[in-house]
Amino acid sequence: MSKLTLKNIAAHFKVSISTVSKAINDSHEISQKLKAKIQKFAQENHYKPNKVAINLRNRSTRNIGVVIPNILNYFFVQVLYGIEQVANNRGYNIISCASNQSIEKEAKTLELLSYGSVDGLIISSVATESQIKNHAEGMKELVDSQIPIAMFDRVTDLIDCDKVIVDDFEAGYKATKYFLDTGCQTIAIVTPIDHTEISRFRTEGYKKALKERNIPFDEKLILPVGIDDDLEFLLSFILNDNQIDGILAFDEITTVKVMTIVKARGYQVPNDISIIGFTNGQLSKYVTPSLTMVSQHGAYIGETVANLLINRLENKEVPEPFETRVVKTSLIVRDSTRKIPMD
Amino acid sequence: MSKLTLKNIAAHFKVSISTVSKAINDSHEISQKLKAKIQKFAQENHYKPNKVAINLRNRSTRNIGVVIPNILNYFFVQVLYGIEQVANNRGYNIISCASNQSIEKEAKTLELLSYGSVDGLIISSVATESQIKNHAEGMKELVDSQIPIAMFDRVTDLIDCDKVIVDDFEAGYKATKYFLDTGCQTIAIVTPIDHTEISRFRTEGYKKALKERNIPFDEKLILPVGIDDDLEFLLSFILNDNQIDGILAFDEITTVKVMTIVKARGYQVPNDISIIGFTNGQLSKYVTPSLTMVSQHGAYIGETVANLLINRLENKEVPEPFETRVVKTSLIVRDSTRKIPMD
DNA sequence: GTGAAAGCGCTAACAT
DNA sequence: ATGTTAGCGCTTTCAC
Repeated sequence: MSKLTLKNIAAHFKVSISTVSKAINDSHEISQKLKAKIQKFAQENHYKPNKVAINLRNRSTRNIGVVIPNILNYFFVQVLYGIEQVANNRGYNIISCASNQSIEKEAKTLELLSYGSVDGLIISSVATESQIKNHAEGMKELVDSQIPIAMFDRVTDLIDCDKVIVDDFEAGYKATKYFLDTGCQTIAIVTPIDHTEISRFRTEGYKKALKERNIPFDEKLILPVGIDDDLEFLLSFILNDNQIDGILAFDEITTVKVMTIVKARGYQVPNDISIIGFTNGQLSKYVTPSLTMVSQHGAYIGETVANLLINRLENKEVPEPFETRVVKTSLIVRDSTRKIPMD
Repeated sequence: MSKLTLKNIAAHFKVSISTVSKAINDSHEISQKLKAKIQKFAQENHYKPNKVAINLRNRSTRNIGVVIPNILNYFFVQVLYGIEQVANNRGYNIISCASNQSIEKEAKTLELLSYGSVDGLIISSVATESQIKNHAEGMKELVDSQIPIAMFDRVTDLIDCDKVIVDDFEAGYKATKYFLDTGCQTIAIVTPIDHTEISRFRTEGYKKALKERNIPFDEKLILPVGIDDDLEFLLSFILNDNQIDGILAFDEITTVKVMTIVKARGYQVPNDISIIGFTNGQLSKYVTPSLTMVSQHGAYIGETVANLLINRLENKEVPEPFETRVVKTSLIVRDSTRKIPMD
């Protein structure tokens, strides 16, 4: 027995296909009696409309593709969640693909999705600043081929589209200022996303805060870590060579790992070394001491970017100018930083 | 300008649609010259074959739907990764949906995917033992409507399909035995997945190990925790009321949280209280002390279940009997448990 | 070497 | 109240 289609049902009742279609869609054109019979039959035999056929006919899938660099990062999971909320509310479904930090995978995924599987795309690119130029060429093809795109977080000037970004400059500034205000002087940065704009903006904010206090910027305090690097090993150099009293880490897992390593080496957190991390996720609250984190409001970002994209999808005829929304971060203060001195 | 189709191209060159189709697919039927012209034009104008149309024609999407309970759980991410590897190798794409612990969401997702978006489904159900019966009815409709299903980890007898499961009974037994062998006597269980078969099997294994040493099972040592519960609060009761010297936790995040809480209350890990957790993820190795974990070999499970499903998809005519594969766990011993005494 | 026609499953404008 | 037809974009068999 093959899959049940309108054609089968029509044959079974010896009526036309369009009659069956109308009956199943409860059209007033069809007599109550026939409708009842057909609907009952359809139900009992688990008739499912073929979405592929419907999509073809409508020239729309009501699917939105979401491409993120890393599913293991809580920030992206939060954004995904926000996107999904809005999309589902507005009648769209999400096809999400993690590129697992691979730019080839990302390119392949985008190409694949662009072949008509989705009405629009939401992208946070894995590309580093040096890769982005080539990579953006490929993305532009998407734009050329009429598929609306919105980007968030990891965006690029090279693509003209709606964007939602985090105020990473300010985030880096605020975090650093908090270190300084609580008496830290020598602040290291641990970045698992070196060579991205995000990482650079945060570092620029950090520099600004240092400058305000006339603390010279020291390149050696910036520690880029690769995905397979031995963090403990790398960190030990910085810890040995400098009188570090603050560490700013650019994602949650890295922050937890850094704190663990620091404690294992006998430092007191926050008194010897204070720690601030990015992404206020599941763990920050639970480890000891609980971690002071920068919240990027992932869910809100997801909601915003989904709304921007869907608005555009639904107003294809009257294209609005592209928008870039900037979302401010919040510093969630916990116990991995010292208290602000009262005066 | 609308989207470029074979029709447009045909009009542009004043040839038939089928000629263009053949030219683009590099058929030998078409003259080199015309092929070259058409291919060049298609390339330059970013022609993309409409996948929806192709899917309709082929009555196949080469998509596999994957439905998992929780994207924040590293085990499922690993499985997803394994599925993706195999699927991509064998020419399939993955549409993954997290049900975020909601049974309604899971049901909705399954229904949605069953409308022709995928050729087959891989499911790990969020349903608890009491929910599964009703829920399985819905899933059976999928089976009835000809869409092949494979399940992993959270499976049910009520559905007849290929399955890959973890030997959770043995895992619970081995972990408990390890506690006992290292001198622990009063072992608590913290389960965020209470009322699932998985949780029950692990607990049965735990009971068997206790029984072998003539230690009576004490219901009060089993702590189910809900997603929004205050773990610290709940754990404090068990810790106060009993002389716990071992805790077995059923997912990685919970394990990390438990250790943090235990340490914060002044216990030494592993000497006062030993800890073993399930899912050997990103964190276990990095926290202090590093955690002894049960590895479920998620990627392998993913590969296996993907192969089972794809085999079935590609042998629709000669259906094999359904298979259930059982995957053994490994205990990854680290520093949250005491050493096995030499004798 | 090129084209016409049918069909995948569905809907909707237009008959009857 | 029911049926006919055309068409969404594509492939493929069968003519020419």
